[in-house]
Amino acid sequence: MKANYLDDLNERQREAVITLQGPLMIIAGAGSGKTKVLTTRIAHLMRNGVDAFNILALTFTNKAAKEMKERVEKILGGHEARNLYIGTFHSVFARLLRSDAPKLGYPSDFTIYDSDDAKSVVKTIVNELNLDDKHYKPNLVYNRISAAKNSLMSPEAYQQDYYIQQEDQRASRPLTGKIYDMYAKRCFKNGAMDFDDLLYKMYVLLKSFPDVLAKYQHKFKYIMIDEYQDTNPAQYEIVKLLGAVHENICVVGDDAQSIYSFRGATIQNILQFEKDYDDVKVVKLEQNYRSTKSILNVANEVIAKNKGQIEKNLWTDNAEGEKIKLIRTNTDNEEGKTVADTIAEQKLRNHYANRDFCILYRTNAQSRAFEESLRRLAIPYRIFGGLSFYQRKEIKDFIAYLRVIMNSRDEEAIKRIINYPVRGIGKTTIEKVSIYANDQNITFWEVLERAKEFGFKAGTLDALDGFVTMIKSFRIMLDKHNAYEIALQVGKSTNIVKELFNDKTTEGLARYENIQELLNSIKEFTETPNEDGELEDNKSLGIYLQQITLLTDADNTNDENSDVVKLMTIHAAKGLEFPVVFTVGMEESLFPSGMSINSREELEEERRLFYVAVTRAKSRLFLTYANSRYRFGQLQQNEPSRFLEEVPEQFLDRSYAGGGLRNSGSLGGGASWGNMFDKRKTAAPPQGPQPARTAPRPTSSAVSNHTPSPNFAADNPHEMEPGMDVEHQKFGFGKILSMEGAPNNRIATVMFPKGGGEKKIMLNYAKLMIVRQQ
DNA sequence: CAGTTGCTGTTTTTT
DNA sequence: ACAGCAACTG
Repeated sequence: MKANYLDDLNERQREAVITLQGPLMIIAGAGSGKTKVLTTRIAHLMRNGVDAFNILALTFTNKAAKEMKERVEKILGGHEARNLYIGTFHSVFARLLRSDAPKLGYPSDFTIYDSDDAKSVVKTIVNELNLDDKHYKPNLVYNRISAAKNSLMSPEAYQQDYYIQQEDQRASRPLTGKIYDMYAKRCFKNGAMDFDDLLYKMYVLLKSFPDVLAKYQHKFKYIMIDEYQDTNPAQYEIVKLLGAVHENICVVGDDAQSIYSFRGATIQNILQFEKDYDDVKVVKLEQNYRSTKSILNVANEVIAKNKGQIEKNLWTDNAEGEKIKLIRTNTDNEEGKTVADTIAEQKLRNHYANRDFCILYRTNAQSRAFEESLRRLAIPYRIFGGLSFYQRKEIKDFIAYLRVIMNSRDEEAIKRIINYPVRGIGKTTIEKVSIYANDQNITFWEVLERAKEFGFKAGTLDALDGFVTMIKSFRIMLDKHNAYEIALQVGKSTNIVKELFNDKTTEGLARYENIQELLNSIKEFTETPNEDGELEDNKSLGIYLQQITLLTDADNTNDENSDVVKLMTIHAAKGLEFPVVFTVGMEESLFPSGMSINSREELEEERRLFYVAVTRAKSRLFLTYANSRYRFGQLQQNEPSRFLEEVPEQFLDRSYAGGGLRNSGSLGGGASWGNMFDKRKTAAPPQGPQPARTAPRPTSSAVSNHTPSPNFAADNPHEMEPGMDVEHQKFGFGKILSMEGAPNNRIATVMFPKGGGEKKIMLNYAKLMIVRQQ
């Protein structure tokens, strides 16, 4: 261990680190060295004789957990650090629940449902209750259920709560409580917990089994919570229970950066912390090491507009820096172009690398314009967020097999794969199985196993039997084979891998590669010894499944060092920093979001979001907005964001590529804006006037619709051969590339240059006319 | 059954 | 615009 680790800290930081006993709240302003304090504090605890086994550190993201782990290891050496419990709330609780789940009636190999699985269960139930899913939108209903669990409200309590019932009544969804109840029972029956259950059931476990509670209270003598401002009531209560004996609870957070209330986080947890415990010590980290004075000034001015904050005064010794640059453009496309141009220019002028830039937006949909422009200038970029690897269909399908092997009660997983690849088990059959399962109160799987008793037709019965036999054959492997071996076998005997391999479309290729990547990652998992050095025992399929469900794309930090411009939502940027930040789309109804301008609380959260965006920047910050942009396919005119008006004039530089606060002239105020880029040579050929999206464009149907030749008449499928030029009524002219299928059901692969590329055409149905023989 | 067409609902998102 | 889906049809 480094001997002088305390010397690297400022006075406040040191005070936080050496306060080891009793409740401690660290208010850590943006860029004030929060992670450093947390990790050093852990090291200091151990230095002072605390056993690593007795320390629990909880974070929100895997990424934060990983970073913390690595940094502690750096101070202590990996040897001592490996017994620490550092992880996300969800992963730590999943791990604890694994051993005690049977106490609650769950298998210890319970499945973890991600939100897609959970919504799908909700949907099933809404259908079973014959409710209209226009009213009972699975998404909304699931959010209600999720919120209930995050406030530790049982289905019974939910249905009895007058206020809640009123709300559901008003939303004309009075049966939400009923759905919650059925949902909970269904998950239980399926042997599955959703993300919220990992918290909720943990709480129930601690509450119902005093011996379990005592065990963990004794074990976790020191507890640390990161991002405390984003905790929800469930997390709050669990922490309170776990820490009740020793009260060595250290929470770290910044109320100014609380941006997850839409997911049940309550800022009250941090605002109230002092009242929750006696003798709370509060340490404020107010020195910012990240940003220039200019940037910090803006951040402070903006956040000061919020009410009810913990008082603090963030300051820095850093240089004054440049003013914040405000850029107005006419359209969203032009915004993209201007930002890309500015990046190119800044790279030249200030010798930045690509990785020094980050483009932050409020919504994922905004990324498009920036992608296009960056690509045009050949600037490499990467978008963070969006669909995670594990949410891709082919990945979920494959994993569904593994889930079923592990837990046959997992109905959601069975339904995903029972007819994938196609094995002749259609919608009707699945519905019947569901009904039988509900009627007899047995699991979906049991109905499949005992299909004979339910009088399916012979063909269907064969198909069901085949499926059951196959799954069982995989299950036998569990004893002697690790996750990778089983996964390989699944890929082989289901033909999934082969099928995707033979699919030569672009999507097919991507899917094939994704499956390969999945298999590789499983292999990697089985080959990496875990922290305790165990290899065999811990490399089971069960462990693997629990891990990956809690993993997300945001955790893929492997190419963190690659030299690319980063694009992400402001939410995703929390905790990160970049030399140059563009906060784009600074417009009313976009940012602040139109959904969040109806209450003070919501607006304040948007403002905190803006604060987070501003404080990501180290040396240069650009704010951009467009007079008009396409949203939902509609051209929309937006006023500049009210947040721009909250930035005092003296901190702004409007000269940069134009910029004026108001939409003065309708078309950008003449020659003053955007011109500096037009005069410069860019890597791309000059675009000329931006191809206005307002200009009449050919409608999409006109592009893809081909007008058939007057003499069009379908030719006999049997006469078609590869190499022929053909005409299709809709796709236009094309060339037959190959031919497959049974003689009486021939399928041609045809390349239509103007009709969307390669298509598979079933000749019995779609009609082709031969234009020219080979 | 599978491919096509038409309709809907579109913040933020970790786990 | 666009994706994800339910209903339709060859």
